[in-house]
Amino acid sequence: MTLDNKKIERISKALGDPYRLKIMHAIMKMEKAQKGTCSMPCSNLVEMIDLAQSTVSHHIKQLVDADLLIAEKEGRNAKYTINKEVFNAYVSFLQPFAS
Amino acid sequence: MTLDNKKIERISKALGDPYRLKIMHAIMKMEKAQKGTCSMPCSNLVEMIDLAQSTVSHHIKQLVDADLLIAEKEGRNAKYTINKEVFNAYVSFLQPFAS
DNA sequence: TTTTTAAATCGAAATATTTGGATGTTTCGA
DNA sequence: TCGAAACATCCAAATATTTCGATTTAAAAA
Repeated sequence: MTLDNKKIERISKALGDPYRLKIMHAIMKMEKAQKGTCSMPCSNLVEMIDLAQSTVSHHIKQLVDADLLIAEKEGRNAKYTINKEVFNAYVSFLQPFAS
Repeated sequence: MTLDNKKIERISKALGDPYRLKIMHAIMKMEKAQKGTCSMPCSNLVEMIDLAQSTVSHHIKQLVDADLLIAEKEGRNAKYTINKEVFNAYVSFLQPFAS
């Protein structure tokens, strides 16, 4: 999987905010803890993050738009999982700069 | 080398702009072509990028502030080199999300 | 059915970033 | 020494992002 420039830009921008990094970390830790597929409802994140619900929703949207998170609906909850494939591709993009 | 959250944020933000990505790419290619230490004067970048000189300077400043580029003065030219160590640390930060 | 809950969307204000012109600083060359 | 060249810095305008309250949508619960 190769990411075009626009995608790289979006991903980088999405990771360039403290709240969005916090969200990603929370979901990642959750996934590591309970191995296998895992659900992270928005409400948990809102509780954790001390921003208005609409603001958290907006941040999540940017992470989803960047394909860093995969969103699914589960009843009236939202479920987010980390898109490892995209992270892998992003790391591959960065690799040439690191070596 | 470990990067704190603020640094991760800065780096991500610095990479979240098309012109700055272009600058990084140009310098990276330059370094790969002529192996060993290499110089990339600002004037080349200005020519390449079709933005005002002050704007290019501003973009470079952000890359330097994020420690993605190391700046040195060489006479009246500026010389920029990629900070591989920081890229490596950034990749290390991302790794847990990719696997 | 009506109410409640979870989350997305809208609209507007506050804040931050991007951009270029003008100017300043340093260095090289004439 | 003087002028030009290479960058950096300052300022203000244009643009984008962040934030929240209010509203909307959809699903579960009463």
